[in-house]
Amino acid sequence: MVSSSLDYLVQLIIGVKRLHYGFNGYQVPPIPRATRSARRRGIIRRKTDGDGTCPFDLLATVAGKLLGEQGAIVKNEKVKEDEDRSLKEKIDTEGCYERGFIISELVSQAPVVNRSLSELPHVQNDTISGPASVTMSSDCSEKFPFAKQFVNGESSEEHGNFSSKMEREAASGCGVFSSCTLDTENDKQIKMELSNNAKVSTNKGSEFPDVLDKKPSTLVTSNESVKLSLSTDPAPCRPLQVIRNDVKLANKDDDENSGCTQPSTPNKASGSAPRVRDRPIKKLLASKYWEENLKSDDEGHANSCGKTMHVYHNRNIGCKHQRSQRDFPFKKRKLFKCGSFSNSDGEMSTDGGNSSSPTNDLHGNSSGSSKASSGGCAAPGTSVFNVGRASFRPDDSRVKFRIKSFRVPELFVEIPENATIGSLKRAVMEAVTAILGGGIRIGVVFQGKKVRDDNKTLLQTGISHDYKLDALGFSLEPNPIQAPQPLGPDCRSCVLPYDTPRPLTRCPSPATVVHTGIQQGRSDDHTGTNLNNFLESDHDSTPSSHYTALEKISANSRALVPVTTVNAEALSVVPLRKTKRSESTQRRIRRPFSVAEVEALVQAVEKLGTGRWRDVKLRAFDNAKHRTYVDLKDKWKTLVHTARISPQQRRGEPVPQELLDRVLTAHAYWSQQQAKQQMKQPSETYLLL
DNA sequence: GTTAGGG
DNA sequence: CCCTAAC
Repeated sequence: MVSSSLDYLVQLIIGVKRLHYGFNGYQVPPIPRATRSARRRGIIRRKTDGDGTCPFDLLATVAGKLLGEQGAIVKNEKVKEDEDRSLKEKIDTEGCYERGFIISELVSQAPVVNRSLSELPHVQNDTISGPASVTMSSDCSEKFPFAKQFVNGESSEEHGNFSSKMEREAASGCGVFSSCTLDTENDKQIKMELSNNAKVSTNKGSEFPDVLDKKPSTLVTSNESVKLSLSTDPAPCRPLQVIRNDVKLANKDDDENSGCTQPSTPNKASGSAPRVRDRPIKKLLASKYWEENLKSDDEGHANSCGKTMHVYHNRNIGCKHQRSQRDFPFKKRKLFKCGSFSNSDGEMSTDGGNSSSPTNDLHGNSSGSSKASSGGCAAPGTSVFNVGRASFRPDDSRVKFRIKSFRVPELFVEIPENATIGSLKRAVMEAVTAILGGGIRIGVVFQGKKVRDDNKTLLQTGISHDYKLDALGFSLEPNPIQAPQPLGPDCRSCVLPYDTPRPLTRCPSPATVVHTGIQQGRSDDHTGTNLNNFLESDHDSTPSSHYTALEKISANSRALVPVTTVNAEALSVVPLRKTKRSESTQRRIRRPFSVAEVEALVQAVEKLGTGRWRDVKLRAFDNAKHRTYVDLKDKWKTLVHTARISPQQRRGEPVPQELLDRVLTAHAYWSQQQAKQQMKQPSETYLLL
């Protein structure tokens, strides 16, 4: 197939024959629909999409790392093999056992590995481990070995070395908070622990084993549904718990924990409803359930509340969950456009999923609560940054600090007992990515007050080089617009029913695709120079390809994929975002047509004419799964427009004038043909009548 | 499922 | 690219 495609490509590029319009070989295009012009145009739907801005682009940092260049896979440390074996076979669901999840780094060939930190807003060096922890590495060249081993669940010596290395590096540098820019050395590590609240921490020298031992996640059953709470705290069974305060929450957890019963919340999804056996995997993301939510909304309006941020002076005082301390290297990007999601449907509200707006900052004392919470960590839904004191020179006007950890909202996963480990991993991955990719933004809390003015300088805010570290904090907040939401009832059923594969593209699920590794040999070349780009684009890194890949996986739940085979790039483009519009699919990413594609399109249209887009698609883009005939039609439309405007007005990758000329020529020709047909059509119609 | 157009 | 009327 490839060869044939290539042959065709060669034909396209090399042996392109100029068509002579008027040649009788042309096919007569279909007669245009006469009624089209008269058709009623419906009310223009106003897109509710709104872009949120993340001051520090943490989302990109984390999610990008999680799902980006390296790719990630959820691994259950305790159950490495037989991924597809039923959970029941592997896990005793009768009690709470220690188990963890590792989002381990995948070996990647991604070309981006060599990017410098400045180029990548992502966290560099992410090595992570332990249960419910995330390990990622951006500096693949060096960390790969380590990551690889880790993936295999081996605590190798390299780890120790690595830790040492990290220590050194961490010591040498720390996050620099300057001019609203967070920057750190490349060699920093971010650690994410899906603990109580799925904590993400950046530490150096984390101890994997430690993490494993101290933070057992729990797995309980309910009507044959296995509810897995990625929690290290003993309160795993409180998926959609209302959060009040970190400290209180911690205490409360213990009380409510007993029995591992589900919390009764207004959130239907939270699960007060009886679980149906064999129901597809359900996962709930309890990220922002605050009291307010509890009271109100069934309507699903966004809750406004900020996440607490905790500042730690001393790494040792940190949350008990905190395992290691690594600098959290991330750089602020200008603005982070968190995708847009309509936040309106009541669907989400049904689940109690509501986005929290930063306006409501529940806690004023970040430092106080932070320490208090150290015993139990933040309450579910609370995102916390633990800021560690970083060394700095008094004469340095730079503000330096180290974020030791932050948490992401609690994850709740419900999965049938007979689900496979593989599906469990996917579910967890999905949950994680939904949160991380769903629209987290960073809030800045200083001296107990939320700093909302992004334009303020640090100095103006009072954050100087000698500021009290306790006073500075960050919060992970669900994006008001696109905050990750618990899956709605409808969504739940859409969550990767592995047993019954279905096109994910139609699944309004959180757009979080669990990548378990797919053999994808090619990286997409968006420059358009890669001819294979569109000839084999079904292998490229696009959401569609992900879906496709996932479908394949779904179809074969037994597929055991080596983590090392995953095409890291395949994960890079997925905008894992959980939308409010749980019913609508996510907008596809923009994929500019390459010149080669344009060439193919032009040739096809020259041959087939306009109005036969399906044929055009089959003829020239049959292998480009991501190009629908509608896309081709649209492209042609824009091509015609482009060809008509002055070159100065054109944007994007320049299309050779020669091609544009052909576009105009072909368009003119086929338009004429259409006109002719229209002339004849009426009479024929009448004749028929 | 396609096509055509407006958004 | 999305959405959707009209086929």
